[in-house]
Amino acid sequence: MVTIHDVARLAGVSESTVSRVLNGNPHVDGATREKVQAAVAELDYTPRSYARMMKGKPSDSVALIISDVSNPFFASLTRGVEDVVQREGYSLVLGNADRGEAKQRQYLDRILSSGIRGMIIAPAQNTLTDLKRLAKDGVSLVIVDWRYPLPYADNVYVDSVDGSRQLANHLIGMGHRRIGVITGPHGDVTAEDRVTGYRLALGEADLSQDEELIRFGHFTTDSGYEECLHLLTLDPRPTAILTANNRLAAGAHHAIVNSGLSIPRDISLVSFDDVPFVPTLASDLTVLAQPDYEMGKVAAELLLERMHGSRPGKDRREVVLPGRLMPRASSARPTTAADVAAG
Amino acid sequence: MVTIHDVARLAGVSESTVSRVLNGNPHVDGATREKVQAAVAELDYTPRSYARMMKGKPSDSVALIISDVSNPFFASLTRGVEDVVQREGYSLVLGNADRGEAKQRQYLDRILSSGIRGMIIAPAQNTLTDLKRLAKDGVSLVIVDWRYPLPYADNVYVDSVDGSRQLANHLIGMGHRRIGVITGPHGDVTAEDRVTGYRLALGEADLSQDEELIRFGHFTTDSGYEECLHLLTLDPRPTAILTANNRLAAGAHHAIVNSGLSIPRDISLVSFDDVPFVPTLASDLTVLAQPDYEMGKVAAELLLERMHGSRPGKDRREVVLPGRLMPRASSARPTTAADVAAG
DNA sequence: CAATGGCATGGAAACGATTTCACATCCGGA
DNA sequence: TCCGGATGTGAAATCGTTTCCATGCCATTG
Repeated sequence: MVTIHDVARLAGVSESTVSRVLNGNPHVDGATREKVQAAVAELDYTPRSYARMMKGKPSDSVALIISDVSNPFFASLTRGVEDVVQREGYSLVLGNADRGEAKQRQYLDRILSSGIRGMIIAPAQNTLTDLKRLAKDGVSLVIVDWRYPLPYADNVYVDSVDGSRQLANHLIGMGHRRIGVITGPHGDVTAEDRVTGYRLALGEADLSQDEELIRFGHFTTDSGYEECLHLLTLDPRPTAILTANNRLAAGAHHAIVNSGLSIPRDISLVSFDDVPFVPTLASDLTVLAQPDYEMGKVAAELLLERMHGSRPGKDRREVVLPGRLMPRASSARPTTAADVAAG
Repeated sequence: MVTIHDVARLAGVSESTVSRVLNGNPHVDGATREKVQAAVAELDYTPRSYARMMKGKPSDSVALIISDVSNPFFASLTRGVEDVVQREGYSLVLGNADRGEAKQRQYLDRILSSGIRGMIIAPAQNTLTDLKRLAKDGVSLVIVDWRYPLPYADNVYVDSVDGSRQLANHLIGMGHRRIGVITGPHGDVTAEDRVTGYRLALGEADLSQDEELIRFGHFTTDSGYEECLHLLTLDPRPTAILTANNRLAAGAHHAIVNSGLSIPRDISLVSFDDVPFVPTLASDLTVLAQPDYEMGKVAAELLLERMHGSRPGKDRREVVLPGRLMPRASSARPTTAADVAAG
């Protein structure tokens, strides 16, 4: 491998001078500069970034830790991040933590040891101390996907309260009065927020709030299936179901179909996340689409701002992006007694 | 930041000894080892990986260069790669090169300067010399997505010839005799291979090969639209169209619908790639699905094998994965004169 | 008991770049 | 003419870690 030494020898100057040329130091004679540049080109020399880091130059990578790139939401977010950071000359280190704390900790350790100075993360639960540690070591942080009030970090997320309110309003507007909700675990900010929006919509429409219609589970397909089965046994059965993410929607869809019911004739189904986890659902499901690419883009911009120190560390930014309701075939007016009589 | 020096001081030993403990060198007394480990834990010390690289230790990152993560095919491939490399203790550096040579070269330069020893790449056109340069510098290479006969690199791809043969056979089996093809540019291996499979299927069925049914364009939605419009003007019009990738399919779909024709009644549409570029298409399009995750997994395994030197550099591996035909609603028996009379 | 060898450990060099410091030269102004 | 400052350059120190080499000790052996 060719080093700065080889370049210096070929150009007939010292290593210091080569370094100066490479770093745009003005105290170099024009002729010397050209000799050095010629030698660099000749030898196809690129400085090793890890050697520069030894002298305190910051890393040229930033990290992105998400739960799963193969989830189209995160794939698009990733692309948004990458477009911005690559434009500014950074490389992107990607980690899929699957919302697991242990796996996430592995990544964080590796980030620390690799000298990376900035990270965007969709964090797992209970990782406050891990994140604090990073922040203490001077790593710039932007948290995405959730509302996550960490004082050292910026935060970009979609308004879950407003989003589920939109979804619920959509159903209420169609005439639904008995709407089931399936969400994530108790204590999960997102899971709770999405219920809050639902309650808000119900309150605004002066509808009664029946607690048995609200099911807390886990953001998984299996959980969506089970909780939905439970909702379907209620009497009277809800005429619509709102799921708090795409996996829950996939499970719920499965449960509804398995129960011999038809969407949207017997029951309407709407969900957060515009994600084709079940291909058959993709084109039909009424969803609240999240601005995925945009979220990555904004997060990356905030991150670089922080890393370049153009904003005091205490100035915490919180960007709340709006979701967009995409009404599709899975939601319709509820079938009323009159309809049944007519049908 | 805490360094090995701090650990040494706290443990009351030399830096050499700390290093030995960290690297599992057996020539360390049990008691000393424990003292060191205690100090490491106490100070929460992690060695800087860039400092170790200075002494010739290999990088703990590998690179993955693809055209676009937000393409679900690549997203899933990425996940496959990441799962394998992370399990083996590596980090993944991701680059989206958009099939652009310039952007790709940027990434390759950065890889070189960062000391990364292994890369998986879905290369842009005309990048042979760039890749050779990497190989010359000792970077292990695995090429994915294409058949790409670079002597220094392993290669994992889906059998395009067989895949398009399957698609064409599917149509022929349904009774289609006049099948249009829209593919990528002349000279593109994949574009050509996908036509080859089509020709093969036609030949095997003793069908005449009409050259005007074969359209070379660019792997873009716009190109799919234009070329499809052209095919629709032919007389007699083809009863089915085979597109060589998902973007072409999206364009062709648009063209067909815009022309007032209906799928599959007036014309069947089948395509390579199981990718919902147009959501409405996702659940209906007959496709040849590529084993995306698997491809990433296999590529990563080959890469690590190479990097760990468990296989001589001259032993080039080529893995050809089979595609899977997914018959769906967009393909059907052609409407015959009899049908028209009946209808 | 002296020589030998293995073992635990520390000191110092080395990796490839940047940066500080020192030195020489040159210029303009007093 | 002499001095101060700017300018161009090289030598040397430095970053954090690994590794080679040297050293001292203890146990074994003849």
